[in-house]
Amino acid sequence: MTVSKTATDALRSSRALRREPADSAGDDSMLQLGELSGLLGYSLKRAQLRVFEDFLRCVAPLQLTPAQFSVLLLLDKNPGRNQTEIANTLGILRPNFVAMLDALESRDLCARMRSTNDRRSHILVLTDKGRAVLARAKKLVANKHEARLIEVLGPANHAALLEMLAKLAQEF
Amino acid sequence: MTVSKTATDALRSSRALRREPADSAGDDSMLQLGELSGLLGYSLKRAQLRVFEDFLRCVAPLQLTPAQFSVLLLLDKNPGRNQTEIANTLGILRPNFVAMLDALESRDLCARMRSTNDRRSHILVLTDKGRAVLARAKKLVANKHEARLIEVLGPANHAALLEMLAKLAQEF
DNA sequence: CGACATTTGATATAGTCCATAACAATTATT
DNA sequence: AATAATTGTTATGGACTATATCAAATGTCG
Repeated sequence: MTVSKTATDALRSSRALRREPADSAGDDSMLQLGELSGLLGYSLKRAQLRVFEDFLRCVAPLQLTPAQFSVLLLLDKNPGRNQTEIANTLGILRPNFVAMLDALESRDLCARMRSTNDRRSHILVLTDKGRAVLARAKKLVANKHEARLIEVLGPANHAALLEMLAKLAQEF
Repeated sequence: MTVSKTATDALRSSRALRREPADSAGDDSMLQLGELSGLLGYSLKRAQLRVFEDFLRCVAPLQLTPAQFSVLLLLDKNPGRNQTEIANTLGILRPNFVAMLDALESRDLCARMRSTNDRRSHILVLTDKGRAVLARAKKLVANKHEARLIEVLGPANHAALLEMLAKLAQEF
């Protein structure tokens, strides 16, 4: 119940940002953003909130958050890994990853299997249902979410944006 | 005390992301990100965390978070506004803005003045100290933070990135 | 082998951020 | 004058993040 509420709650969220920031016009109600519009961090955060909001909307039928989707993606592409490895590559701390996995496992999207080699670790595997949900999620993300992004930005800009963000995430 | 700890704690944060994501190489330790690297939201979030981290580092001497800096900037550019107006343009909910203002006011960076017209609202004003701190913060942000971003991305890319993020934050 | 350190998953806990409901004081509406 | 709406505020809860600590299992090394 706590789990199923998560995606819905997040969807309902960040409505405060809807109150348009505004700039340029010296209106009575319009406030001047000033150098705030030139602050990359500010624009980054606002853009990220909007994009996550749209992601949640697009993938709402499957009740998946961006973080959960990234876990499923990673499990599919990297079979036979344990919790620490998956959590680390996603920048999730191990203690916090436990509850995330509990949620996914309780929905039968993945499972923990005790490793026979190292009986401390849990090998993470996608269930059949997990693979099915992931496949449907991929389609929703590609056809609705990313498609809209590409439409708004233009294909070339979208690619350039991705490249710059990757560079920021790495060489910074 | 809670206030002064905020910026420091945030600085010390997000060390988990330091464990390099990795892709391409089919190493033993390197996990495949797969379509995750093509997900704009994923790159956006990681980039935003890195940029905020750098912002905190650069402006650490002044103990200002990005949110606090944006408030000071807005107060300076928009005198005579009340809490609701400032909070709304920054996407902060009024209840949450109260504690933020308490922190800034307790450091004598701004002050609430009861409006004579509408005795419900508080007109927000920067104190002299607030203006001085803002001026120093602006220099740190421009010379250290943004300068580094421009260096990494290149001036043209930096401008293009800002434009695209603004478009995402608006037309989305 | 046996003492000691390390790793893995997990629990507990605390802090920050975000969101909603509700309230008193004040102002607007009718 | 009665009612509604707005402003700042408090209380509260949920989500996300970070640290310390633990037991079980494994690794190291004398």
